[in-house]
Amino acid sequence: MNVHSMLPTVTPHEKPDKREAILDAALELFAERGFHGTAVPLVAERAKVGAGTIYRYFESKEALVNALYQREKQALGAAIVDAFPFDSPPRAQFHFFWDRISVYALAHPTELAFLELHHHAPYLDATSRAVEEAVLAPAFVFFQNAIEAQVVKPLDPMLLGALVWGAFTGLVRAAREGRLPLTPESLLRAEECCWEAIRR
Amino acid sequence: MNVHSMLPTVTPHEKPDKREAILDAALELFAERGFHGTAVPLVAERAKVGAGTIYRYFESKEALVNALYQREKQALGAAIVDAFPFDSPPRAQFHFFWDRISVYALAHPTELAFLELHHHAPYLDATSRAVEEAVLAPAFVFFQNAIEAQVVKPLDPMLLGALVWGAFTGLVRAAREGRLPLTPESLLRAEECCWEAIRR
DNA sequence: CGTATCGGGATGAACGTTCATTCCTATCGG
DNA sequence: CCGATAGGAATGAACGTTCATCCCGATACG
Repeated sequence: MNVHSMLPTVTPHEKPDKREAILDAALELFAERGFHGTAVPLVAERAKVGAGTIYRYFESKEALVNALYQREKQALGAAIVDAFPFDSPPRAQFHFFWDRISVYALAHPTELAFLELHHHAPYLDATSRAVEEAVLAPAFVFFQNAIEAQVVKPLDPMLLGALVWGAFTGLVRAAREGRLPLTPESLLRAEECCWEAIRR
Repeated sequence: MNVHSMLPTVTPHEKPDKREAILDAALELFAERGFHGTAVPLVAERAKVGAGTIYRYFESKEALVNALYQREKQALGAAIVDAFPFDSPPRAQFHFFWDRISVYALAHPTELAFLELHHHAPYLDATSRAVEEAVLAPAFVFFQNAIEAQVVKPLDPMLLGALVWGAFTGLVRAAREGRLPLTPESLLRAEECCWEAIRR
């Protein structure tokens, strides 16, 4: 065996994975019409693959939505945590967090809509739940620290998290419904509101 | 025609309306499994009526979910607006509002879950959207007044509304997932947070 | 170097199931 | 008795899933 025989041959261009194409198609459709409202052959059509091809990559429709949920939740988590300023004071950390989810919301509205719509759905499996928990954990730690530093109200971190995330989500939803524009300015104003909601 | 002929006859006790039974059954199932995830015969079984009976009261599954949405949205709106202290200062009005939705959330968790899950769904018709708008309007007026009275930040009333409603919704959702208890105390703390978020 | 053979990914028509809806029969109050 | 109402088996469409077949690049062979 020489080195060349072990490397894949050139594979000139065909590698943009069908698996990814299926996930991308499923993302749009599930975000728009929900899990039960989306027919598998429709996903295949949008992904430009045969209906049967989906079952070469995913065991079932449920396995597909779980794989997608995990991909998107992890991407969101990574977008938030990457380069997190662990040593900055809480207010700066909060700004960092808010800025990151704002950028994410503006760049990936469909992904956010999908995650929101499928949050805690009964067809999500244990792995999806575990990913959910793992992404949630850093926020919990942040609130804990901020409370100990006495800059944030001494309330259940879960309550604080639910308020802030709920408020952000409400904003994004209203924007999606065309009730208000989602601009960097309005997001900054909303950040001030949320900080004043939780600060001591 | 005399007066008696115009009044309904005695109807001794059997009036627990099948229509209501169907709506009640649909409420639980739609809240739990969503619109597309709920089979009509299952609704019939839960309501203890024949499958065909549903179609004596509702033109279609879509008509059923719309009738239910309108019933629940209007009940929520009525619960909030009834006896609203129009002449009180904004802070008292906000407290009244928060108290009412808190009581509603504690007494009608399934109804709230249904409304949240079906919010802005594509199968909701023009009437449902109109009801949605009508229930939203008073909140809009409240924020407008509170801004003019200079006790609330001069931001888009829609943004303020989205933040507060989103925060409340986040709380209720977290409670439903068992992440935190939904007690009168925690709801009061959350109210303070939300007021500080929007107050000038 | 050209041709035959191979193998695994991709396919979409077809399958059995389940769905929303219909319709005919049974029931019941008047 | 009769008209209206309720019931649930029947129905056709649409669903998720399967599988016999196709396709195409790689390899073996003459």
